[in-house]
Amino acid sequence: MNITIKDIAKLAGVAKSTVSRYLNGGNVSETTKAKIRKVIEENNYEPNSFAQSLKAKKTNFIGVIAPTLDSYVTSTVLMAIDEELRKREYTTLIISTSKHVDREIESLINLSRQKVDGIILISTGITDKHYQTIQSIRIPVLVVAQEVDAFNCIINDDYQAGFAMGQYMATQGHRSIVYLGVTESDVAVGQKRKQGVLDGLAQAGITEVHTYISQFDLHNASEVTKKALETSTPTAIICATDTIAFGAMKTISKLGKKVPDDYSLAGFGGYNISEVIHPTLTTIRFKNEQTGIQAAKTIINMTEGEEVQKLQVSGFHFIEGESVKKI
Amino acid sequence: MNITIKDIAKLAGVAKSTVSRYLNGGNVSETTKAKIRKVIEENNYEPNSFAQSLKAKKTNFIGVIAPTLDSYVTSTVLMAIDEELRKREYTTLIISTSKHVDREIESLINLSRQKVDGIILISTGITDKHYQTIQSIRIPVLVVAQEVDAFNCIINDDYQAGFAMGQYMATQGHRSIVYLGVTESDVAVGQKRKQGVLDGLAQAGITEVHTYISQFDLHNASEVTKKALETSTPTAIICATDTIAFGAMKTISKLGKKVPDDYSLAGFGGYNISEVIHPTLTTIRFKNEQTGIQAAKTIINMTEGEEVQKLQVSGFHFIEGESVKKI
DNA sequence: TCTTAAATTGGAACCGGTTCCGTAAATGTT
DNA sequence: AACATTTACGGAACCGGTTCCAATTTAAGA
Repeated sequence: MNITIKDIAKLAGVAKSTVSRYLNGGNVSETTKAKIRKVIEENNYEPNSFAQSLKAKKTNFIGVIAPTLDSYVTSTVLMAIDEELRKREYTTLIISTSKHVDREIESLINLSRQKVDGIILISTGITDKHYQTIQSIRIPVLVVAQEVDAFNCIINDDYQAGFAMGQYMATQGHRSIVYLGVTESDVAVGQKRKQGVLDGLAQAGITEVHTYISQFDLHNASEVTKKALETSTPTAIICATDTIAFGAMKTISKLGKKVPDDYSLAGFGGYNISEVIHPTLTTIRFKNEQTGIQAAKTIINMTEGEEVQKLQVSGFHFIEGESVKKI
Repeated sequence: MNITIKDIAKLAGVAKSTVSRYLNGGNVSETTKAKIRKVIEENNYEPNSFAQSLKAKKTNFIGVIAPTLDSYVTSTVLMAIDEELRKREYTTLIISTSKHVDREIESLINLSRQKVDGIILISTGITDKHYQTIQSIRIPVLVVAQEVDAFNCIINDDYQAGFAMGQYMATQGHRSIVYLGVTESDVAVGQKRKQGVLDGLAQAGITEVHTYISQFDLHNASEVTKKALETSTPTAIICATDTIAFGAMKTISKLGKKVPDDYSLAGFGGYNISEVIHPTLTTIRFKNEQTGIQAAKTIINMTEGEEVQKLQVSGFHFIEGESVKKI
């Protein structure tokens, strides 16, 4: 079958403990080193990391649970996490749940069996079940993108970002606004971001905002926009994500209207595609790379039993495009 | 420390072999089953899967090496792979190489140490080094997106897709064409797709095509387009990917020109954003989901020692947008 | 009721590494 | 040259499971 340390030892004429010592930099004489090296190379020997982890009590695996892979935000964060973990000699185990909440639970348990050293959970909402599972697996878990009292979290500053956007719209002279949000079960985006927008607008005296709920995908956003524009007559539409804004844009152009002449439009996300579409989208870009790097550093600290800040907040940039008209 | 099967056995007053049998559905009496179940639940016991794999010789892990996570194509394929593997009780281990070729080699070796049952390599080019490494690790490897004689592969029908696009442009009356391609080290996209386009055009008698090389990112594509339009005066631009097409579009609009009035434009990819931009992009969408599902099925068959088709080809759809004018 | 087969269980070996411990050899110290 | 240190290396135990085997119990059949 596969070649093991025992085989190497036999072929090199030494004990397997000596081979192990050779591999891990213990005391081995130059002559035996040479012998062992030769045999290992000739046989393409690679130590079985399961056997290693079994004894080591440390796998150097970090599990990352993500709701989906095909979103700009998630993949950016994921890449940053992976990059940073690799630097520190950890292996990233990425699990996608395809937005099935029960798979998050399942994945937490699975990862705990793999004995990962820690888990980063990129979340869209923490339920009681999450809470219980995380408690029971006794592995450090870091929650990203949602704030939960009980756990360590890294979040975007959704409230402030929303506030900035609300304020901006107000200073541009808009008074009649539609907000296309998402489900409130997503506390960060569905509640905080929205509340920020509303408060930003309220500060400028704008309290009548019509809000609608959309899914995260383009298609549904497009439909919701259609319904929204049947019942409301805004001068500006603020969308909870860029994708929703794209959906809105699609509907607007289907109706024969124009952005920003007929409707001003803004989103959140800052996908690089936003600068290609015409007009370029006014949006807010969160510092996703920073979030990823921070998440990696934090989970490592947690596995090492160090104290970490309970709540870390990532910043954002305001990106002024051409999709909002001053009136 | 962590709770083990030995602890459970002791607490339940049985031998650990009995607990193991309980867990794996062997012969255990109802009364002892009850005892064991109780202890396991009380202690949140989860078997250590390293120890399991150590004996089992089978980890039910499939490694997937991807060049990046933030591309539409990759993430779509990845999600499909993950979905299909999960159905068959495998765990997907995703490694991103951030386009560093040497990390592909490194990851192959790493995954072989993790004793994954098989590896899916989403490739942008296979070098001698790849070849040697894959040979040496003695684990089934399936190459996706590039064709290599020595290994099993699943590829897009890049040549035919290119051909279809070339033909289409010709039937739309275009005679002066610019092709924005990518490096030839990417055989599939850089060579096959391009050759398809050229042949498709050639069949209609169009042989004078100016080609340029771009990177895969928007920014560079935009710059290359600028240079291209300084030296060529095409009526149509065919781009090797949608992202490159977006870059071209950006430059075109910066020059004060319009698509498709001044330049017709087409790409390959079929990202769902393509239908939002205005005008909608004429493009070709490969069946990425099918590729992913097929990849998952194939790698499992390979790990089970079954014969698989050496080369599998995924199809595509032609998507006619508004970005090409008939002249 | 006695025999035979089936079900249940514990003990030990094994998977492929790491590490502790003790011995032997090499080196250093007076 | 005698003794104290290092250095090199083999043997055995251990990590946490699974599985084979033999022993014991229980159930079934005659």
